[in-house]
Amino acid sequence: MNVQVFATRGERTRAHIISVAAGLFWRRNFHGVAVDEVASAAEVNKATIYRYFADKRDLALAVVKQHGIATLDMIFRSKTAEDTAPEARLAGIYHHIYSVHAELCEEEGDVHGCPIVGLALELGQDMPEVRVEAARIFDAMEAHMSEIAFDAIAAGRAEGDANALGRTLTQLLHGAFASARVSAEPTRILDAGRASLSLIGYPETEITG
Amino acid sequence: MNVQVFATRGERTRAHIISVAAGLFWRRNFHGVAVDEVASAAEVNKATIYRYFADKRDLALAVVKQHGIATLDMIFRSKTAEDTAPEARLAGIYHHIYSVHAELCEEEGDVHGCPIVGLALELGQDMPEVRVEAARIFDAMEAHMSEIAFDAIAAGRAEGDANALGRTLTQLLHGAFASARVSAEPTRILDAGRASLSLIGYPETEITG
Amino acid sequence: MNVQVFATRGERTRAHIISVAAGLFWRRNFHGVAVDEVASAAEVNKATIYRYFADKRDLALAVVKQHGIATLDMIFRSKTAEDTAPEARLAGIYHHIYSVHAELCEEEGDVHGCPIVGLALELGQDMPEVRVEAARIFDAMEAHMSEIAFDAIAAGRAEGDANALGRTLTQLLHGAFASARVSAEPTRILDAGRASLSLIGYPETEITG
Amino acid sequence: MNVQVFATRGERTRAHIISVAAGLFWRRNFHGVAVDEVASAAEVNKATIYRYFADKRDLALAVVKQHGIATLDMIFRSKTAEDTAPEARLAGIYHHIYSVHAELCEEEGDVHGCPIVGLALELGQDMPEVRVEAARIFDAMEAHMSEIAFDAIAAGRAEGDANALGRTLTQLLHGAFASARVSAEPTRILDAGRASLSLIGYPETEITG
DNA sequence: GATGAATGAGACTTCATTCAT
DNA sequence: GATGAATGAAGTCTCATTCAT
Repeated sequence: MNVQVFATRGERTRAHIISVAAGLFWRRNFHGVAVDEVASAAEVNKATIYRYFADKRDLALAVVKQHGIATLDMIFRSKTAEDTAPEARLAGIYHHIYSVHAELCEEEGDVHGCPIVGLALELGQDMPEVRVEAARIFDAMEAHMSEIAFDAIAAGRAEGDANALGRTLTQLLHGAFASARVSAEPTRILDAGRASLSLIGYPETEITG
Repeated sequence: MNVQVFATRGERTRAHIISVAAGLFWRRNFHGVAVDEVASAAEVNKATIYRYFADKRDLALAVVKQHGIATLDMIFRSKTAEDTAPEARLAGIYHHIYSVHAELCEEEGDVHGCPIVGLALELGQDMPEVRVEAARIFDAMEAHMSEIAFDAIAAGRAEGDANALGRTLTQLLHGAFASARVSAEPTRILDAGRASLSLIGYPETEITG
Repeated sequence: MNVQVFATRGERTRAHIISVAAGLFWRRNFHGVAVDEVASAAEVNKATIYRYFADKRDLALAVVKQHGIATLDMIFRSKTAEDTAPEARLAGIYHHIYSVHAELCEEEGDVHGCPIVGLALELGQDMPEVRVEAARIFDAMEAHMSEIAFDAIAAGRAEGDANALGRTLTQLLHGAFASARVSAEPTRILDAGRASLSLIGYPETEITG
Repeated sequence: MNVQVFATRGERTRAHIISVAAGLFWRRNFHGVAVDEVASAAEVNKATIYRYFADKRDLALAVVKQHGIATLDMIFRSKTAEDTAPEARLAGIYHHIYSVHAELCEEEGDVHGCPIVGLALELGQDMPEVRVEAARIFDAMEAHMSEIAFDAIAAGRAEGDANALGRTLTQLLHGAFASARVSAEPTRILDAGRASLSLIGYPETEITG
């Protein structure tokens, strides 16, 4: 399903570079990472990067494209398949996000927020493509959230428009990213998670692994 | 009240540079703006900027400090004095934010989001001071939002913890900024505004000037 | 004799600036000292410096002129009047120079060498005037040294041409400055002093206060 | 023997830059030469310089390191192998130094002195490494001079401590550099050479090619 | 006349990017 | 095809110096 098998060595190299760049851009922003660093972190020659990507910006776009979808899958698919209950899915999402951020915050002392939106905020003004790609991912998240909202409404826990509620849930999640990043407190993510659970009518559900 | 009169010429120059830089950083990001551009936009010599600020980054910090407070005041004080009703205050905030963004979006085709958080996200990793300053402003917003929440609870429209609700309202606002910026649709701000009004128990209130 | 009494306040200010600049240039080189620093060290406004000196370089020239002579006097006149014996005069010179350098080296960890020659080496290429002025001082030193050499020859301790010997003594002194500065060991000055005393036929004379 | 063959292109470029920079720094001082000038004189891009050297100062350090040794070799090794007589070696050294300075003085009207000490005096305060490196070279010169002194003593021409005499000879040489530079008269070097020959007991030896 | 404020020119340095081997 | 070397275009910053008050 979400597994890509790369036939050629070139494709593997390309994916590897994207993956390394994604990590670096996430941690230290697009402008904070030099192409040299990407090259040495990926253990390829700098010219190799330019063989696969026209630009540093083109690399960023590739990051947004490939890792955006991958991240989404990781977050949303993790619990979806098994748990059908909407509150469990929502709690799972927040649990996952919180875990990742809390761990990284312990290691590096910083909260990094949503990698895709981060890049989009930094590059969106110059690169409409990045912004559009990020918007696409944003919309996918909203769709997932709307499903959760729909199920919660169906379960009689919430009322109103599932799509509107889905959008609110999504915005709240992104607000949580911003809030956690600015305050350097990953627990802000949990706050948003709890508020989200309340919003879909499950105030009592806890966010735990 | 919120008016500062600068005695010396230096103070005026300094404030002017900050103001110009704030606008540029907001529109085109910290890294997208060269110090030369700030200088020529402010109609001062580049060296004058370095007379008042140690660094380009120090200038950004000054922007966050001075304009953070100023922006807060503009947004939150605007309706506070006259309207005591919480829903009016909240609607006023969103109306104001939406107006600014919609207008700028028409002019420039882009949504810029929260200027302070934008800078904090871009510089926070390197400059803890910027992050801390932004967090302070974030907290101030939360305090305002919590007051609104408190009044709504007191009015019997909402229930629960005013502080938690205030945090949620704040996060939702910042999620709205991110959402609007990524999608380039200022109306996302209105969506968050409507959701916020619902959260404090005034779903029927409209956001209008 | 060597005392200048300044009638006007302007002359005092000018002399004060020169004096402060001399100390700074000596310690940290011409290019290592900004005009701002001279101003604040002299406790005058920077524009005041430009009232008295056309240039930073003009200031350096003034330093060479005024302090060159003053330093010479300090070094050579100190023991001349009283002690007529040439070895005592030579020992006195070296004692004085060594004391100053040893003390400053203890305080600041660096040996500064001859202030005049230092400026001349740094500026001579661009500013013939500085070089010429320094050469004049150099010659004055040589004249003093030649007198010492002459007396030593007259006393039957040395032989040969007094002027040639005077030149050698002078060069040795300046070699001592270079040597001490590069090695950061003020005692190199004493080495040169002992060699000089040997050269004029007084190897047994010690350099003490 | 003293020839270095550089395997890689990078090593050649690096050595070339150092060589060009050495000449420029010697002629016009560290602060008198812009990195742009080094780049254009070396016919490389400025960024290439920064590929090999962290700093302009780091370049100066490299100059001191590489050219210090090279210069020493040129000066001291030139006559050592063939002529065993100490006075011939000393005369050879002075002849060589004088020739270089006299020629350059004719061409450019200035005497440049010792390139290593020049840099050390200009940078020593800020860069202990440069000073230390220069001191090392100074010591190497002293060692050579001490050998000459030792041989002269062994030949019965001079007496006393060979090391002390070596130090005096070295200081005299550096005094000659200073003297020649300040007076812009290369013949001052010859004066020191003659005095040095006297000091080791060969007053009749002439300094000629 | 003295001072804080402002300037212009140029310094150093760092990128992203391309060229030869 | 991959790699070390080289480049050009900015970018940030620091001077010495001059202008208004």
